[in-house]
Amino acid sequence: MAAEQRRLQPRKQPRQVRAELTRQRILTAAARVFAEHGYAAGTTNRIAERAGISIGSLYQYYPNKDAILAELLTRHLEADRSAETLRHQEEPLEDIIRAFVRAVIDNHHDDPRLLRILSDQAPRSTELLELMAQHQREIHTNLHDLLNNHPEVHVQDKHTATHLVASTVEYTVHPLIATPGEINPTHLEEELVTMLTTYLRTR
Amino acid sequence: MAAEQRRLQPRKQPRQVRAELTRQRILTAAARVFAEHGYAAGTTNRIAERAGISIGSLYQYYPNKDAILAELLTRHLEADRSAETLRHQEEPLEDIIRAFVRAVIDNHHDDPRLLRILSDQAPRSTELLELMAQHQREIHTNLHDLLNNHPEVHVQDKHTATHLVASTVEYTVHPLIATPGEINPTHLEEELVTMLTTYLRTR
DNA sequence: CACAATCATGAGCAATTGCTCGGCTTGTTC
DNA sequence: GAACAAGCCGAGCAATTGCTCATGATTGTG
Repeated sequence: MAAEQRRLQPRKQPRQVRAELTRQRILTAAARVFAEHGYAAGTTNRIAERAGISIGSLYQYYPNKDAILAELLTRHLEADRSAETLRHQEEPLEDIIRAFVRAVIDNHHDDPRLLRILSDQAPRSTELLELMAQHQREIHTNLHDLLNNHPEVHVQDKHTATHLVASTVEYTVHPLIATPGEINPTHLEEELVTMLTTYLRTR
Repeated sequence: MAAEQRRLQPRKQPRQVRAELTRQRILTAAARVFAEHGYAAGTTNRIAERAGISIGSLYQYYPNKDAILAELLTRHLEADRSAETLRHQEEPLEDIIRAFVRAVIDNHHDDPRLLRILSDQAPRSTELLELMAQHQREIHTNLHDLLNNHPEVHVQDKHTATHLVASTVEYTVHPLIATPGEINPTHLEEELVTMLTTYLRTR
């Protein structure tokens, strides 16, 4: 149904510069508010207030609260180039892993709190789940291919290894970057690369 | 202040068997409801309904919603004995790591969804944060001691390694167990132990 | 069996939330 | 500069939520 498909889509296309600017202000305000208060406590009124616009204007561009989160998530997933880094199977294993780790770190560096909210507190709508599942599937597929084809890789259980490597990078980067000052991102990258590369080489 | 200290504590001590039973029903119902709907959407009325009691009865035992979550978290942390396993520094490294990994897996096996809610969506109250911080500090201290003293350990950056190992176990176990059927817990344990042990031995 | 302590009930209050709608302001077009 | 469109406003509605409190039912005790 058309109504169903448009549940998360923008209400109207901006035609003036002013409007595009307002859209952007809503998005950045939402990102901050969600990061600070979480999804449930990040009220639409607060987002509007933070964006310096009225609540009415907000609903001119987003049909509901979920739609704002959906656009935030979409943009984030689109900006993530980590899956591509896994395709260069002719390079040394360490370089590939490093590129992968670095891509994930970079991608989460803007606002790790927001990212955790996106993945943990996002409403369980079919659309959002499918979007995230597809993204994860791409990473898993590429990683699995890499493990199967790269000459340096010798782990036995490729299936478990794929899951382990993927979630190790994904889930250790979040909390470690989230605690500021505690952990140096460069050190983290170094140790992660060492750990994963060594692991994948073991017979 | 007494009022402040009692914010999360049970409203009254049960004196009859019936009451203790009601308390238990509330807790298990809350665990399920929170796991299903998340913290914010896990309403107290829903919890009461699921427990098969009235909303009034619920508030006889818990002064507010946070208190229920607090007790759930406390029980979970108290059941977690993973920190102790890190103390046996005279045993082979692999055995120690395996015991640690297994303890975490066991502890999260009941309901991994709930655990993520506890750690991610818990209200940012000072009490709860302090409780979790203390638990994490204990693990980090023990792990750091192990890395410093165990003869098999040769990683350079002990600080980063401590954080990396701790959060690798903590955060990869959650999502991997949460996807039922996808990953075999025994395989996960095997690969995790291999990866971490090999990593810690590298010069 | 009386009578008090304990336990259970659930209608409904106060506060909060997502969101609408009618009217206003700013920009565009001819 | 008139007439229309695009964008903006914010009071307030409907729904939901955490939680209270006056009342009634159960249980233990002498």
